[in-house]
Amino acid sequence: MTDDLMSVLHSPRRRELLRLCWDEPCAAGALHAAMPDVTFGAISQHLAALRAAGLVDVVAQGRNRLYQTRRAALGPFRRWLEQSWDDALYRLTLAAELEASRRGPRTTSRTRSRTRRRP
Amino acid sequence: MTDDLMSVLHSPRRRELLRLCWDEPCAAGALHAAMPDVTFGAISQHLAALRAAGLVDVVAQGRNRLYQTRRAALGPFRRWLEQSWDDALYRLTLAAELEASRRGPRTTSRTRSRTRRRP
DNA sequence: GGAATACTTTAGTTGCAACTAAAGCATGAC
DNA sequence: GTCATGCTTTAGTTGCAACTAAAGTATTCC
Repeated sequence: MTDDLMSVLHSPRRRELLRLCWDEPCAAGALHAAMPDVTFGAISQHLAALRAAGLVDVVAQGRNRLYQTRRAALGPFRRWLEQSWDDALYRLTLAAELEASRRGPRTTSRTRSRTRRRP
Repeated sequence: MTDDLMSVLHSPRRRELLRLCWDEPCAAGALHAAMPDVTFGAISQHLAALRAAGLVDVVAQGRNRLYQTRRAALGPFRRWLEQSWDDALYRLTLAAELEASRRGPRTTSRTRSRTRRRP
């Protein structure tokens, strides 16, 4: 699960695509226009990978296909990070930030076994 | 920065290595013993990559070299996730968890430009 | 119907990352 | 000193992921 997500998110190109359609649906052509150093085909293939991983939603609209990032799908990825993490300190700082945000706008802050040794 | 981290963390093998020396320093040989399906050389190469990315600390101890995960180094990675995230809902659930933990143990188209179309 | 647009899919290439095997380099024991 | 151990580095191979080019599909407009 996380492995799949990782291998998809590994590509800077795909992360960029996710970023581009993060806030609003975006046509494949528009996404391509934003990264003109590759062919349309390449973009379409990346979008297919994101689709397969469930990281984007697609809706057809006329001749266009509108892509949008499914933020919720990044949850397992985030959870992986958190599970393998010493959360104590982080949670405390986050709690502090939450406190602050209630008052005003934030300004963020063995053994041995050598294998495969054949003659 | 995040790109580098991503390309290092992309490998399940390296994530496993990080996990293995998460809580205590661990000799390279011991790490290899935990994943005997690859050669010692391969492990050493992965450890070199983790070292280069600053994700592990190493100390020599006699003939051994002890590796330990630098959890703090995963910070930027985590921050990337958070920055590109709709945090509102997440923060609310986290706040709820914090509340609960105070009471008892948790159970927790625009333009078009097809390029590279040569004759 | 046909032409144009918007996108996807397929086939083929290329570069890189993970690996093996083997040599190299320290350190400790003798 | 020599030998063994523990690890790293180098050289070479192999498989895969990102890409291009081109063909294919679907929709709209005339």
